[in-house]
Amino acid sequence: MIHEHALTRKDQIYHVAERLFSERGYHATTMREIAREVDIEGGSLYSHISSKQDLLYAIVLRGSERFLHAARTVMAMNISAREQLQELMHRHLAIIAESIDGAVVHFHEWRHLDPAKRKKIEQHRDEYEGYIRQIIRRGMDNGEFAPQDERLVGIHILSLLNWAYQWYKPEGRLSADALAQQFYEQIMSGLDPRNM
Amino acid sequence: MIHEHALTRKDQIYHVAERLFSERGYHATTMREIAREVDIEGGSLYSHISSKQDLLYAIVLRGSERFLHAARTVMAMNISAREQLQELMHRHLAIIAESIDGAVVHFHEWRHLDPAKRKKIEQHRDEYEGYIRQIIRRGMDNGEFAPQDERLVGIHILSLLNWAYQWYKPEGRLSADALAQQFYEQIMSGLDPRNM
DNA sequence: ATGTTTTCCTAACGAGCGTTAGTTAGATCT
DNA sequence: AGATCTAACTAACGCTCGTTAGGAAAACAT
Repeated sequence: MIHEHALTRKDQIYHVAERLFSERGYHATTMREIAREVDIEGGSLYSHISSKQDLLYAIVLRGSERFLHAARTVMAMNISAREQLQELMHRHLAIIAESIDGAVVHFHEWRHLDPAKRKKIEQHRDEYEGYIRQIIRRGMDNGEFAPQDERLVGIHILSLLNWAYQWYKPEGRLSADALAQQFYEQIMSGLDPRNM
Repeated sequence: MIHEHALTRKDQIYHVAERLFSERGYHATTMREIAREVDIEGGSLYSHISSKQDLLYAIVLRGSERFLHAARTVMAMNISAREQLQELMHRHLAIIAESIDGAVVHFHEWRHLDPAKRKKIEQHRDEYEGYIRQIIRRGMDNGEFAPQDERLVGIHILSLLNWAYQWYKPEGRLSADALAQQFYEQIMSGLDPRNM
């Protein structure tokens, strides 16, 4: 039984693994390093987890579940395409900002999953990208967005959102919300001074 | 002496390493795997190279040199800020498209460099980003671009360009040049239908 | 043809890897 | 109290890693 203090050993382990995988990468992190930061011996990890690979999978999976949950929530909202886009951009960056280590592992280390697990993650990513394209398509169809190559606009927005894990620092000048708003406005208005 | 066939052993090795580092990542690639694809034994690699780490460094460094060379060339051109931006976007994506494996290693695996080498690469990256910001600033100052947060616009453009290594396939629908042009136009005009 | 240099091989080094087996100390349950 | 369960430890397994030493063979130079 767990009482006062919040985290189980298992949670501690996942937490430390997330940080180390993020800092050094999956293959450069050893089980003994993870163990040392939880203050137990390497072998003792296996009383709580089943393998290093499952550790990675759990972390990457949690990421895609968060993104998918956000997207499904936004898709269910009865609002304009512009508002959906804005809402999704905010939530996307919020997820990254809330757990920057998780985001790094999610975007950077999924390549090192076994084929089956990797495929699952790729499906999640495809589903997510599909939602973004739906929003763009609807907005173009009803005149909220200028007609353009829908696929490329989708890639454009995803590039903007996903790349954030490479540079975003929670202690930085901008909150995730302010950043999302700025990006949204840039996406909408562009650089041309005539669009003001 | 090398005669008819183009590549030295050394070049072959760098070439194979680039592909394997790109596909599997630095730490998941073994020297023996590289050797097998060049059809020699693992230890024989060391007649041509000095270490695995130097192999990585050479590949990552070649990337940043290409980007820097492109940027310096563009900065030396006597053209408008808009044309500079357009030019640089084209060249940036051309570099990625011309060697997608090199780009993947450059953007993905530089984290696994020893601190000193890593620092060098980070300096190159910072210099490159500085050039982009210079272009944006000049364009905003002389009215070619709408005044906005210059730093965020820089990140926006770099996100767009850099993320390409994650998805761009040379055999795909779009040439790197066509892609660059589309991205440039999206950056300039935005999604708002009033900007047409 | 002889000497020299380059390229490659075999074998092995020491280290570290993920993981498992067997066991023990302590907490929990009855 | 005794029985059960859990979390940890120690030790080791089998394997692979990057790298090196020493020598053979091939290519080249004179």
